[in-house]
Order: sequence, then structure tokens, then C-alpha cells
Amino acid sequence: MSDIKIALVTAGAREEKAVTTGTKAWELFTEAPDVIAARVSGQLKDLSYELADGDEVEAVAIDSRDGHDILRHSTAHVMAQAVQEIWPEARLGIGPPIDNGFYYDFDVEVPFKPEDLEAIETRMRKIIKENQRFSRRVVSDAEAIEELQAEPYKIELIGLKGSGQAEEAAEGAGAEVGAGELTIYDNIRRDGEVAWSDLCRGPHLPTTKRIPAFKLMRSAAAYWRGNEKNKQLQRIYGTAWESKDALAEHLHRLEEAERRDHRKIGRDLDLYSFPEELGPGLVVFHPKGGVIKRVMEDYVRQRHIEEGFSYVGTPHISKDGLFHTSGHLPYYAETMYPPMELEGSKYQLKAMSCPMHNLIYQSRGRSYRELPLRLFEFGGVYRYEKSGVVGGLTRVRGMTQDDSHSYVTAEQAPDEIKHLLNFCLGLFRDFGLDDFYLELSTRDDKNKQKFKGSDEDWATATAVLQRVADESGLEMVPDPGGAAFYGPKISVQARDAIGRTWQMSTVQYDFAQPAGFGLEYQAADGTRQQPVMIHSAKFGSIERFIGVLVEHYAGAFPPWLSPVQVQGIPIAERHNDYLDDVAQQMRARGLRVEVDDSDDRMQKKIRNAQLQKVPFMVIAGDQDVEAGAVSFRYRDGHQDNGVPVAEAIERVAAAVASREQV
RNA sequence: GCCGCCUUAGCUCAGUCGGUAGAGCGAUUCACUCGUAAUGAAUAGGUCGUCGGUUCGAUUCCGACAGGCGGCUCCA
Repeated sequence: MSDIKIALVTAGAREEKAVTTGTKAWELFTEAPDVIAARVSGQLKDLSYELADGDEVEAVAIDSRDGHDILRHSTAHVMAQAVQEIWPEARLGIGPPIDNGFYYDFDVEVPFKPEDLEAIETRMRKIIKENQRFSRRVVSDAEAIEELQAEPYKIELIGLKGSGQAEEAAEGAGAEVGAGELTIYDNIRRDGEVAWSDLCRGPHLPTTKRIPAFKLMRSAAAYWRGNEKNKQLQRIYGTAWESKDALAEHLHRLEEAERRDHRKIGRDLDLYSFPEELGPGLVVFHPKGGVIKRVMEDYVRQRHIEEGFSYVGTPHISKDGLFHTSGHLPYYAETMYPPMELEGSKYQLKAMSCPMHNLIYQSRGRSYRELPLRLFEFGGVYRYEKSGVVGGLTRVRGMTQDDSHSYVTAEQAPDEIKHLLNFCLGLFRDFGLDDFYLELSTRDDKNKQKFKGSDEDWATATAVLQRVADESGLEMVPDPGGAAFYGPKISVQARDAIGRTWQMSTVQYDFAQPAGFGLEYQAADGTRQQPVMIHSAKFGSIERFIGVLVEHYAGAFPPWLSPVQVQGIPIAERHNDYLDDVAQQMRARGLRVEVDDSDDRMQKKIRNAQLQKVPFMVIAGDQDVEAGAVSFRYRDGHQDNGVPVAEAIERVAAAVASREQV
């Protein structure tokens, strides 16, 4: 038996080894039970992989990124096996790992019920306990098609793989058929009997018993291959982790996210509500939510003016001809509320402010000396969003958009985009969000009828945005097909305190509307030129941004945004007047102060202020009155007693002015 | 828009295997005036989401609709 040479790579170190021919990858890792797969010369392999001469082998631990994917993918397999054992007529769709879990799609007659998930989990535990081996088998396309006669969706995937479209056929399809040779994984019981088989690229865990902890989360419908024209399959979501503790932590994170839900906090803190009488996706801001909205708008308005914008105002409604000129009709028609007929004209609620800003541009002749011309407003816009998607503040039908438009020469466009991008990022930092990445949304070249303008225009616009995005140094994710009908866009995705990402700003390069409106300016050489229009929304929607902030801060806003900045709490009734006086002095400094003069006990008042997440509790009793002082209690429970009134006012005012968190 | 689930007091939730409902918090009133997360007592509050059907009788069973939630598709 001859020896072969391989290299074992760990954390940068490299160890040359000679092993006998026929050695399997697992034999290198017998001392490391958390190793569940191997990366051989960059390719993920099962531990049963037979080493070849010259292989560079790396361990893949179950708690690594790849390890999680493999664990979850294998768990998805076990789930599918359980489903088919219980419902043999269930047909298999796709079952890939996703962030924090996995799913598998099934074509079944009757959708799964919550009790069904429990039954599936029970059956999965049985399969795991049986310690079935995941065994890889290479097959030809013809063999796979023969073997999978009963699985029409799998056969469709094989066909797509043949035409090289598997990856784009459906998200996750690559997990099934991959790019190279086709493989089927057999789940083999210890007596050698094949319990179940599935078309799959792998790799997998060595055996089902290597699944330490899993849980099925929910079932939902999903269109086959993500296309709403296709049949809906029943999708079951689950999660799997390297240990029971890791699973528990994950579930705890989900609870934490639920605790921060802006719909719940909005109710608890009396910020806003969604009255049924208004209809879905329509919000009313209560006085406290109104404070947040107004403070945000005031600040954003001020910053726009500092960045060279002029504040303008336009109506919520217009004759439909305007939206034909802009191209919103017909390109955007299904998202707009239907027209209303008045005096022989059709009027439409506006879904975007840009057409109206174009009218302002057009109101007189423009010179190149005026460019960049920057217009901005908080536009109340209405969009007829599909009923299944509206919810909370993050997806509404009526919203306030910080709509702004820069009219520039083509030469000025790159600098203006850069300027706007930096402006957006600066604003986010002011609001306490400092983790972002960019997304570049481009035209879908196979679907050109959805987009307005020539190939050349699109190419120019996309190139400009691409260059600015590259120069920003931020992480950039492509989003093919995500462009607006009038041009490509860069969007800024912000990560919140618990790692979720939200699409916020968009910067869009638009050549289509200037052409549609016939916008022009007179250049230095006397010729008339068409400007480029750069759309930018910093927060996109004020409503959505408030929702994101509520969740980011879990309702505990920094003082400058807090609806109530100071809650005055008298120790006893006789201290009310003293605190009222302090409160008056604070209000004179523009601070938002309330004094709790209810007949609750002072402990109860503290509890209430705590639950309302007020940043500063200012408490006064005999000792404070005597000393001309107040006592602070902060949200984290720490206190600072006997602070002279003048100093206390300065302390609060300074925290508000600096926009810091306390 | 599609699929599934849900809807009982302002909020969170019990409950009725078909005989018109209950708790805690909140609200109101009274007493208590208190040094860092819940003082005590009393009172009020619900045609059980809406509309139909089955039934002697429906909050409960069935259907439609509305609203919410979780996904899919879409999106700021």
C-alpha cells in the first residue's frame, strides 16, 4: 500500500503529512469531535472523502459559518425524510440552509398545521437517534432522472442545471444540484438499509446523530422558484445549532427582537397607533410619537439646508397627466392609488414628489450657474401596497418621504452622488446608526420593458453609481433587477443594535424624467442642455425610520429624541411646587419636562418613569429642597444625588445638545 | 395579491365539550404623603371583530368579509 502526501492546514499553519492510500478525511480528525466536514483545496467535502495526493485539507468545525450551513442543510434533509415518512405523497422542492436556519419546500395537498410540526419534530428525533449515515453517490443526469421519477420538482432542477441556470433558477437551488456532477445522498440505517434518499450537492454531516440541537419554527407558503405565477409549496422553517445552549441563545435573541418590536413599544410608550378605521398601512402619531417625528424632521430639514438644499412644498394630489409625463404611469401604476374623477379630469394621489419638483425646476429658465439646484421637502406620499405586505411602520401606505432632488450637469453627477452619500451616512451617525453597507440596484436586462430609457443611458448611469460606490470603501452588494423604472440606485442598508438590516436611503441617477419633462438649462456656450436628476431619500420614509429607531433603541431614545426628556418625581406632595419651579426653568431652556404630581407613591412614580424609558428622572425631597438641589436617577438605575439645580439643568441641556445617549 | 394562523375589557390573557363571560395591569374615586422598579380599598368598563347561516338558543359550530400576525411575491 503506497503513501500519499497531503497537507493539514489549521489557522494559517501548515503541516505536511504522509498517509496511506485510501485514507478518509475523518481519520485526520478523530481527536476533534466538532469537526463535521473538510475543506479540501477550497472545496467542502464530506468526512468520508478519500484523500488524494497533494490535497490541502482544512477542518470544518460545526460552529463555523460553513459548519452551520452543513448542519442546517443536513437537518433540512432529516426534516424532509420525516415529512415523507409521515406523508409519503409529499413531493420535495428545495431545502437549503439560510441565515440562522434552514427550510424545505413541499408540495402537499393540505398545508401543515402547528400540530404537524410537532409530529415532524418527533419523527426527526427518531431519525437522529437511529444514527443514519449520510452516504454520497455520484449519478449521471439520466440515472438521477430515472431514480427521481416521483419527484417532478427535482427533475425540473436537473433540467435547469443542464442549461446552466440552476443557481438563478431559485434561491437555494444550488444546494440541490450545484454546478458540477450530480449526487444523491442516501440515508443509511446501521443495518445497511437505505432509509431515504435525496438529490443533493452536499456535503453533509457524517450521520444524523451529529445534529446536536434543532427546532422547527413555522410553516408558510412559498412560490415554487420564487415566482408568483408558479404553484405555492408549503415551506417549513427550522433552525439547528451546535449545542442546546447555542439553540437556546438563538431563541433568546428572537425573544429579544420580539421585545423590541416597534409595534409593541409604540403601544407601550403611547407613540402611535394604526386605527382600524383608517385602513391598513395608515398610522396616527400620538403626542409623544409626534415629538419624535417633529424633532427628526426639524433636524433633517436643517441639515438639508446646510447641505445646499432649498425647502419646497408640493400638494398630495395632481392631475394624472403629470404622472404620464414622469413615466409613473404606466410604469408605476399598480403601486399608485386609482384615480378620482373631478370636473372631467383624473386626479391621482402622489406616490413620489419628483414630478412636482420638476415643475418647480421648469417654472423658469435655468442657467448652468444655478446647478447643482437642490430641492427638498417632506412629501406626504401614498402608495397602494399589496395587502399582504403592509405592517407596522416599516411598510405603510401613507408616509412622509424626505424627498430630495439635485439637478446637475452630467459632469457634476459623480461629485453630487458622493456628496449625497456622505450626507446620508453622516445623518445616520447622528441618529446613532453607524454600521452600513451599500446595495447597487441595476436594471434587469432580460426585462427591459419594465425600465425606461436607452441602453447607453443605463450603462452611463450604472457606471457612475458603481464608481462612487467603489470609492466609498463601503461593502457593496449587487442587486440586479432592483432599479427603479427611471434609473439605477445605490441604497444604504443600516444594521441596528441587534444586527438586523434595513434599507434606508436611496440615491438614484435619473436621465429619464429630465427627458420626459424636457428639462434644460443654458450652458456657458449658450447651448441648451439636459440636466441629470439625482433623487435622494435619506431616511426613505420617516415612518419606517422611526420604526427602525424604536427597535434600535428598544424605546430608550437618546435625550434629544426622547418625547419626555426629564420626569420630575417629588418624594412627597409638599415637594411638587419646588419641582414645578425646576421644571419651568428647564422648559425655558427648551427641554421637555413633566412632573408626576399624581398621588402614587414615589416608588411607583419611579417605576412608571422607568417603564416609559425616560432618560432623566429628577427627584426632589426635603434634603434636595434644603440644598437647592435635585437628585438624578438614570435608566440603568444609577443615581447622582444632591446636584445643584443650575448644574442639573446644564447637564440635561448638554446631553440634548450633543445628541449623546445616556 | 397568494398561503396558513389569529381576533374575548384600553393592554396581556383565562373561559364556555352551544344556555349571553373572568383575572392581572391600566382607568376613576376615596384613604395614605412615603428617599430610588408596583400602598390599600371601592367603582366603572365587554351586544366575545362585523355580517349572514345552522339551532329553541351562537361568544362557542359553519360561511363570507374586515383587521392583525408569520411567510411568499413586492418594496421606502
